[in-house]
Amino acid sequence: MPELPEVETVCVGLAPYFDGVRITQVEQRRANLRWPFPQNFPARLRGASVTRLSRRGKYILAPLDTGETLLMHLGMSGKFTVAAPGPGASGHNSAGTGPHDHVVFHFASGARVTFTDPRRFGLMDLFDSSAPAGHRLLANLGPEPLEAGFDAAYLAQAFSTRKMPLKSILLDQRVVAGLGNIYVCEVLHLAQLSPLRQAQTLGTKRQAKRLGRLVEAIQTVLRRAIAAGGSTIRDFATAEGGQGYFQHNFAVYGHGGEPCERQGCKGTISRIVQSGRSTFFCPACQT
DNA sequence: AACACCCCCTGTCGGC
DNA sequence: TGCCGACAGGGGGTGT
Repeated sequence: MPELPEVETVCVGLAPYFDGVRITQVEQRRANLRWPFPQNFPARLRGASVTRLSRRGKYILAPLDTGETLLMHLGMSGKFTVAAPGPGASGHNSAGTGPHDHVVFHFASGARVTFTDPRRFGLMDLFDSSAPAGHRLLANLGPEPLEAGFDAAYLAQAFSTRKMPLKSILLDQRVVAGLGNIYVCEVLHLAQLSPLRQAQTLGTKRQAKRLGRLVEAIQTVLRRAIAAGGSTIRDFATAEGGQGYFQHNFAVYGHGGEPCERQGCKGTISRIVQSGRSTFFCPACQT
């Protein structure tokens, strides 16, 4: 499920358990997730401390004091669960024993963090922190949508020659990092733009206003979702990491056949398929 | 360069 | 109840 807001929530939730705490042991239960784990994965983590957990697009980065950085991606179904030490559950619960619990990090604090991923589209890798280009999977990522530099002028340039539909181009992580299927649908609805519209039809000076609206919609949708995720963080140690992702209120995603909730709009939400993935939108108010 | 497909894998849900 | 296909939030790789 994880798109930028969920990954951000997970990252913020995990930081207290990772940052500055020594990793005492890593259990790696299988040889691969999406790709093979790096050679000697547990040994390269054992004894290391994470400097500061961070996020880039949908990736979680854990720079270590060994000179390497741990790169993690949740794929479609990846989750982290924390078993914190304490009077109650310390070391005596069932965390880390499920069939899809692939990695368990043990910390000097006594906390354990388990990575669970039934579909195994997630990944973990290690790379040299001093490598100029970083990891190859990070090298071509587009700008962070909530940081400076992501604006109408940038999108105008990125869209100018592209015939792809808006839905597809916004899913392209090289154009902007972190949007996924759900939030692109939500963004386009808020911006009143059709997912079918060709990107280049917005990539002109004349369309600057629409592009501004799109940038604003992206930032609004992401900020709202992060705020909603943040409210579940206090349960992070006891609940499934990211439990409640689907409790967000989506205006269009998963609402095919229902009336459009935009004030004054009498349209009905449609579900179509674009590049093999569901798109939900209102044909009446999104043009 | 810019697409359209295909694949990876498991779980869940709706229809018959 | 059981079976089967469709579908699920990601993204890399290949072929046109």
